[in-house]
Amino acid sequence: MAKAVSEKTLSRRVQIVSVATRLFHEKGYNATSMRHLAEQLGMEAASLYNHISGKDALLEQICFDMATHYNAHMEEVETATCTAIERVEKLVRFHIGMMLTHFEEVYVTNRDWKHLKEPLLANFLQQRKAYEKRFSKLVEQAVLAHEIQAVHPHAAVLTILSAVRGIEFWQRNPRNISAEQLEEDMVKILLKGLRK
Amino acid sequence: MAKAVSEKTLSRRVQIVSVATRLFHEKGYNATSMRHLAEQLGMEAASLYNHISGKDALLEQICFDMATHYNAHMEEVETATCTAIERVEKLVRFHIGMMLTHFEEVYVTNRDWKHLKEPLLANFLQQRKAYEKRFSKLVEQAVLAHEIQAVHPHAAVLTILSAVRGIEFWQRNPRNISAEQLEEDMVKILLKGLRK
DNA sequence: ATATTTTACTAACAAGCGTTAGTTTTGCTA
DNA sequence: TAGCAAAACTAACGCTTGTTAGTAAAATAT
Repeated sequence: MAKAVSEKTLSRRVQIVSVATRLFHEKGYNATSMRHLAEQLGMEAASLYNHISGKDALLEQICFDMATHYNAHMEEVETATCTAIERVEKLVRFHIGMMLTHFEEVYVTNRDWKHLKEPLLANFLQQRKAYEKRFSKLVEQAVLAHEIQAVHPHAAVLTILSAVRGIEFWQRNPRNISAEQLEEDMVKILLKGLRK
Repeated sequence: MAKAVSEKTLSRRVQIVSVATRLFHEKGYNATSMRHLAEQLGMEAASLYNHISGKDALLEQICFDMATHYNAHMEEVETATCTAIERVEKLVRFHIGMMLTHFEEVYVTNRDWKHLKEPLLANFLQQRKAYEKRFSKLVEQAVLAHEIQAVHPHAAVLTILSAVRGIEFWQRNPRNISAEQLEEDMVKILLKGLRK
């Protein structure tokens, strides 16, 4: 049965991408070798090429999976029936949630997208830019609705997106604060900072 | 005259570190080769070793220069005579200023410190941790003085430090907003977010 | 059970890496 | 101008990199 084979191939591929994500996070894309990756999977480096086309494909998979995930959620938020500032809060909480539940993928994407090869690099950057634009639009609507103070929408988006990235510091020693409190404090600071 | 010679050597060394900083920022530490670095300086790779002990030393110089710079400023803020929240604002503005005026060094340090070799890596992490602790202490004092709302100090520091890192996105296309407005908006959001 | 496809293996490649040794050129000092 | 130290060069080293070719083992389908 062709489907069963493809399923198994897929699951092996997924497994490889998963371990690669962990290693990329630990050492970075360039410092992770195919031999080390293979070792972690209990196989030889050459065997990897039965499942993936090359090292590039691993990074590509990680980065574009993230991009797709982000875009899908943006779609959802844009069509939700709620106030503008609630939309912004939804996005803030989504990004915090992603940092907590998909930490390694997010981290790798944030740091190693630079190593994507053209034309994928251009594609990725364009998607990122478009995403930030849609985010800015929502902030702008909240400003126009007088729900938040008059800040430049793009500045607000930069502040939010990067503040959330800070969870990576927290991930390093998570004993000080619980994930829940961190999320609440962060939302408190960012949302109160924006509100009128 | 021995001193003139040493001065010239030093300036050449500084020049090498400067170009290395740019390349590390563009491509990352591991993806930057000594041959490429040498090429950018109009020399052969082997000649670099008349001025530096190795590739490690370049990253070391960048990261620990930054650490020293940060610690010195922290000292200054701690001994300043002003309210607790003003101290926090000073720190926020300092970090924003560093991102604007020493962008590449800050960027490289933030991203590539992981590639420091032991025992320098441990040293660096310890310094970073200590810095965050001092920062947290100042936030805590502002909380105790009822100058800002009751957030966990460490959460606030994470939010601030990483929000400021977001300027790296802005650096990519700085045409949308001016540096001054970005700084003001960011301070506005973060400080208002903290205040009671 | 046999045939076929999938997945692992060994071996090797060309290229690039950081670095060293030894030598020549450069530029300053006496 | 001779001597000397600094800084450049060429050549090469041992090692690692991503990847390919060819082959054996394992799993699946007929």
